[in-house]
Amino acid sequence: MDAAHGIFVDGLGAAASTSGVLSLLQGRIFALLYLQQAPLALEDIASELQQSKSNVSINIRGLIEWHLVRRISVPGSRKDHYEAATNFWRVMQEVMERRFRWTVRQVLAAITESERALAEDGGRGRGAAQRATAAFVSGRLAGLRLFFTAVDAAISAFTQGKPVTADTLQNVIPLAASVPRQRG
Amino acid sequence: MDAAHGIFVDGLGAAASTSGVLSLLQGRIFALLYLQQAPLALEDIASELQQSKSNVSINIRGLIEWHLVRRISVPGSRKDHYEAATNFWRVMQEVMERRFRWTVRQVLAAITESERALAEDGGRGRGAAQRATAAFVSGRLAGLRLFFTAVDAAISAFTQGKPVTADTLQNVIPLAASVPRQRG
DNA sequence: CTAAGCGTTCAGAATATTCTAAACACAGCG
DNA sequence: CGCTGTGTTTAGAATATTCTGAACGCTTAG
Repeated sequence: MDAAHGIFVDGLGAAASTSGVLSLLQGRIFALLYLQQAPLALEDIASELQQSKSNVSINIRGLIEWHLVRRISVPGSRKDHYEAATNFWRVMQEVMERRFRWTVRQVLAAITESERALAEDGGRGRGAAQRATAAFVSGRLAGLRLFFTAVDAAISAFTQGKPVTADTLQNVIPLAASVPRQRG
Repeated sequence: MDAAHGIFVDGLGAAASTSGVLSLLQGRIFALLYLQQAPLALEDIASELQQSKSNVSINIRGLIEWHLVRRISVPGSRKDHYEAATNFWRVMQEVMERRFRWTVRQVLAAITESERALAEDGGRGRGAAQRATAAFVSGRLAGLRLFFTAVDAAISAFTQGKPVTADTLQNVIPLAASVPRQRG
C-alpha cells in the first residue's frame, strides 16, 4: 500500500469511527477497497489491514448491508472477493431510513406509550393539581410529537428525492417550562 | 415518578443510546427534565435516575452543549438547577453542524491529503502501469469529493433554512471498478 | 470418499467506555 | 477566618465492545 492509499485508509477510518454509522475498521476496509481497481479477497483485506479474518468477515457484512461493498465471485478463484460500491446516494438513503428514521420512530413510539399510560392514569388521580400536571405533561408530549413527526416526514421526502425545507421544523417550539434567568 | 414518566424516560434513553449523538443516560436525563414543570437540581436528577452525581454532572454538560438543557439559577437555593430546552430546531442545527458536517469535513480532508500524497508520488514511479493506477486512484478520489462536497452544501443549506433537494447527490455515481457478477 | 481451502461462529482476551466514590476546589454563611 | 454545602475532577471498578484464534461446517479438487 503506497502513501496516498495509507493516508486515505487512516482518514476514512477516523471519520467512520466518529460517524455513528460505521466502525473504524469498516471505514478502513471501505477505503482500501475503494482505491482498488480489482476486487480483493477476504484474506488480502485482512493481511493488508493487519486484522484477523474473522474480524474482517464480521465487519464486511455490515458494509454489505449498507450497500457500501459488494461481494463478487472471481472466475479463477474459490475465494469470495469484494469491491467498493460507488452509488453513495443509495447508501445515504439506506442510512437515512435504517438509522435516522428508525431512531425517530423509537421516539414517537415512546411518546405514544407515555400518552397511553397518562390516559389510563387519568382514571385514578383526582386532585386539581394532579389534573394540571397531567395537562402539562400531555402538552409536552404533543409538542415533541409534532417536531418528530415533521422530521419523519422530512426524511421521507428527502429519500424520495423530493425537495425538503426546514420551515415546519423551525416553527415547532413549545413554550418553556419557566422563564429562565440564564446563569453566567 | 409515575408510570407515563417512567415509560418516557426509558423510551428516550433507548432511542438516545442508538442515536449516535446522545448517550443512554443523556436521553434519560432529558426525558426526566422535559416532563417537569419546575427545574430540577443535580441531586434530584441523580437520585431519580439512580446515578452518581458525578456521572449526571458529566452527562448534563453534553446536553447543555447540544442546547437540549439549560442551567438556571433558582432564587432560594444555592444549587444549580436544570430545565429542558424546547427549541428542537436549534438542537437539530447544532447536531447537523457539529456532528454530521464535521464528519463530512473529515472525509474531505482525508481526500485532500491523499491527493497531495498522490501528486508527490507522481514524481517517482515511472511505468505506464503505475501512471494508469495513479489515474484510477485520482478519479476515485475526485468522485468521492464530488459527493461529499454536495453533502456539505446540502447540510449548509438546510441549517440555514433553505430548501434542499437530493438531485445533486443522486447523480454522483462514479463508474464501478469492474462489471460485477453478483453472487447468490 | 478424503483432504484441503474457505468463511463463519464462538469463547475468551484485549481494549474502550461508562460509572462510582473519594478527593478536591470554591463559594457563602456563621 | 473555618465550616458546610455545592459541583467538578480523577483513579479505579464495572461494564460493554472489539478483536483473536481455534473449532466447525460447507464446498470442491483430487
